[in-house]
Amino acid sequence: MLDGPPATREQEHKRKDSRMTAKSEDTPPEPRTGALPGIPSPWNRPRRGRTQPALSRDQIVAEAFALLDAEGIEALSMRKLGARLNAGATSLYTHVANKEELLALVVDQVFGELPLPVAEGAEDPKVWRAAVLECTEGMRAAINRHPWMVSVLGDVGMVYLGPNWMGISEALLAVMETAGFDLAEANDVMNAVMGYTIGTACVEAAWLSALAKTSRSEQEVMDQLLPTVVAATKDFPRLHRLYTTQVPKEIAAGRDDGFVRGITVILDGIEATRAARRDG
Amino acid sequence: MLDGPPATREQEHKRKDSRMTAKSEDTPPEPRTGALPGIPSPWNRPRRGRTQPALSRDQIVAEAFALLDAEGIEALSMRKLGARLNAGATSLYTHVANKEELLALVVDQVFGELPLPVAEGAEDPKVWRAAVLECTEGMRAAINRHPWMVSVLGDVGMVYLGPNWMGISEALLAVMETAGFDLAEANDVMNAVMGYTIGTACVEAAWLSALAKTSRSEQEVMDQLLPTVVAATKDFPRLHRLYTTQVPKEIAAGRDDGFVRGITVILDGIEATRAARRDG
DNA sequence: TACGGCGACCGAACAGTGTTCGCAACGCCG
DNA sequence: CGGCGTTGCGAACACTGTTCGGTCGCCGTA
Repeated sequence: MLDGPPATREQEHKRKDSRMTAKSEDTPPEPRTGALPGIPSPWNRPRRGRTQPALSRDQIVAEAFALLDAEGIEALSMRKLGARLNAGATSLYTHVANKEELLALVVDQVFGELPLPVAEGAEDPKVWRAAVLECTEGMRAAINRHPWMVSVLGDVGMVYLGPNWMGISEALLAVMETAGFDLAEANDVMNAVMGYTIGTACVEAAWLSALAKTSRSEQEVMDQLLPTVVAATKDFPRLHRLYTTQVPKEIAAGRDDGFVRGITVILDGIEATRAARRDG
Repeated sequence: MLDGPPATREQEHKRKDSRMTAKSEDTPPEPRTGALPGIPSPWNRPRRGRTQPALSRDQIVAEAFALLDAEGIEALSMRKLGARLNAGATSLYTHVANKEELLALVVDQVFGELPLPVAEGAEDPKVWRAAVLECTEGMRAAINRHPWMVSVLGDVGMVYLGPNWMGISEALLAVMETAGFDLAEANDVMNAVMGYTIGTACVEAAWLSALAKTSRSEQEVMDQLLPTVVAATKDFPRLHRLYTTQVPKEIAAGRDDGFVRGITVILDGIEATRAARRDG
């Protein structure tokens, strides 16, 4: 992270070429080179020219990722993204068809962060359960780490065609096959587990990103919100009890346990199915 | 639906008042009344005035709902919605704080379509399983019927504070309590089941709404897409097998079975937990 | 060496978007 | 009758995604 080359490369592309626009007050047109603007000189001539292009798809995706993490989904505009790359907004379109395509690429990038579950030793129920648990927890964590995901997942129709998503799917299928399921069953299991993970993470992350917009702590917001909520539940006795007793506890505990309990129940169901199949 | 008052009321509000703008070519300014524009007469005077306002929150939400169903999420703009209500775009803001708030209201409206699960007789496993199954299938169907839901669910942080969502939650909790779970457990079960439902429905509906944009049949799109997909899976043998054998079958079968198999597994897990708790 | 072609890049422009503001019109209450 | 609160709206603002036409500088060929 701290060594030279990557940072240097970034600097280089950020500089792009120095053909200047007529815009004046932005940055004074490179006064410290001593070269008159427009006259080529070693200091204002395009660094390496066009053949290794200033922009690349990967850089765009990476920068979009960073922008999303830093400022959230509604801060991502093509113009702002272009500016961050020291490029015009329209330049992005030579590398990316659409904003939608860009978002699809970014989403798959997120899945690329996750470690792949390993199938080795998955005949042992303990092992495959641990593998699945780790995989789903990782995915939940990733979505919570990048709450803008939930605003995007719904618009990206083709997530599961991205290479990183495919990698995860393949690995998960391998785990389940090793555990003794045939492919169709493994697929069902994967859908159940992934569905649960994405669904809960969606609800959670929607809350988290609503939270992020008010720049207050979760505890603080909750304290402020609970009276209203409790009042709103007066016609719903069970929800009322839930919000007065259970929910504050969950919030304090960090919500992780609830997720694990859910996935445990699902894994129990899966194992029961598997046992039934072997015995029957 | 066909009797007088409601239709009449709608007509009435669509007419709003007839103070005219300067716009000319739109509709000729009521020539058939015989009244000069601007001069009050029984035919161009505001029908009933403002005290029963021309616009109401409910009407706005209903019209937004219709527009979303008809043209999808990106066709919903405040201006277009206003136009559909024969009102200016800005008028909406006296009834709705935001576009976001509007969307939240619409989302809760969708949940209002669903029948509530009933707790009666839920001590019998067969009964509560059927109740939960019906509830989740209904929700999945609703999301698929309104695929724009998935684009919106992520942005609406507070879904579970809407009255309709609360109604469903309360009813589900009642079912699970009757089935013998305590409140905390019932909550876990609800989260697991709802998480799975929302997650799978999200993936499904994202596909469906991508599909809707190409105006071709699912079979047609699939035939066109499969070769590409199969080619893309060449490094993933299990996915490859899945897409060459399993997936076409699922598509043909309508995808319903997969959902039911998943929820069945989860219910198995829940029942196992319940049995263990009773026996232990 | 000259030149055509090509791919990257970008400014201007288009057709919208959500939202704010100030003003006009009206019914109601005093 | 006069002020008040509510409701509606036109204009305006600051943006948005995307297209188009054009420019620039390199590469392969002649």
